[in-house]
Amino acid sequence: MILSRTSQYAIQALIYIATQPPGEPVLNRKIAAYLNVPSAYLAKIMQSLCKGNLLYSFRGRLGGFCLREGAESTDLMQILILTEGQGFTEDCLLGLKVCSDATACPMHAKWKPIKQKVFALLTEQTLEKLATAVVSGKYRLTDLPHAVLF
Amino acid sequence: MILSRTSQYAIQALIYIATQPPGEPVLNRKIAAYLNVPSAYLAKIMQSLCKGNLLYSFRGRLGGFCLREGAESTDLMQILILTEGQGFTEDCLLGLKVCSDATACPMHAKWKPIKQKVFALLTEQTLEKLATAVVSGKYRLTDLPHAVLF
DNA sequence: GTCAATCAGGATAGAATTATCCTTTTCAAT
DNA sequence: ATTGAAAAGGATAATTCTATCCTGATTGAC
Repeated sequence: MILSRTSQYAIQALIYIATQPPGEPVLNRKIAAYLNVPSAYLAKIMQSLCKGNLLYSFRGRLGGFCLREGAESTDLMQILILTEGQGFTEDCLLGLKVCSDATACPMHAKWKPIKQKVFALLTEQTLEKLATAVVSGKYRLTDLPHAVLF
Repeated sequence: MILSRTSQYAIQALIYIATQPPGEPVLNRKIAAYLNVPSAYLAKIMQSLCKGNLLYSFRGRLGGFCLREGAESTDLMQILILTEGQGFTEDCLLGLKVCSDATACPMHAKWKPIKQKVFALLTEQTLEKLATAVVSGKYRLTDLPHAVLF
């Protein structure tokens, strides 16, 4: 309803990495398998997250991806600016190219406060918080529970 | 950010019709010109709105589209169910196929109340209300103001 | 009945998004 | 050095969404 698949994959992957021991590179193929998303496609997304300075990547043996220092405090809004592009915050619900307080669509006045709440939530939720929620076991990142490892 | 172009066109067109004198069929080509959207594409959307029982269509000379009786009280949610398909209300923010109170993504708990606010707004806004807002001159349906007719 | 204007609907095209494939580069272990 | 495993990145394919085109059916005016 709101986010592109690309954004969803990006967020899922980042949260997953945030749940893993920091400093140990996580393989793209592991992430894709865990999240059950196409790994070649995810690889492209990972690249752009590297370019967006959220991740480090390491090639070769012992390669993989790690969060950059401080990236645990990245909020969803920052991620979405990378994946959806700048200015996704300015979209008019009804699709007008310009829709501001000065010249507005008929939904503008009532939509604006709700949109602000949405953005506030996206800004408040960080990878750290979300990863903690997942690690606690109360929430999950994937559709199916994973096999327990012995 | 939220709605497909198809949904935006549909809502715009319906509001526009609701601003016109009832009973007088409105031409697809007039609507498209007014809204500045592709008329052949809009025609397809109009067809589906007819099938969804929101509009009557009339062929031939004096043809066009009219709101069905009572359709002024249609709310945006009803329109979106036609254009986005049933079940667009159930989408998980992070893209999980199932995400409910029982088994939830880490955004679920905080997202749910906001989503409910969004839906409440969409349900509260009817074509009638939106058309009135446009007719008042305070809000507009299109990017550019239209030439005043003498 | 003829004509012009309109919607209905099928076929097709274009664009954007999502997904796959393959080659190159990098790196650590040996 | 060689090898194997990994990301980088370019090319391409598949799918979905948006848009266009064309033919046929319907209707009112004449």
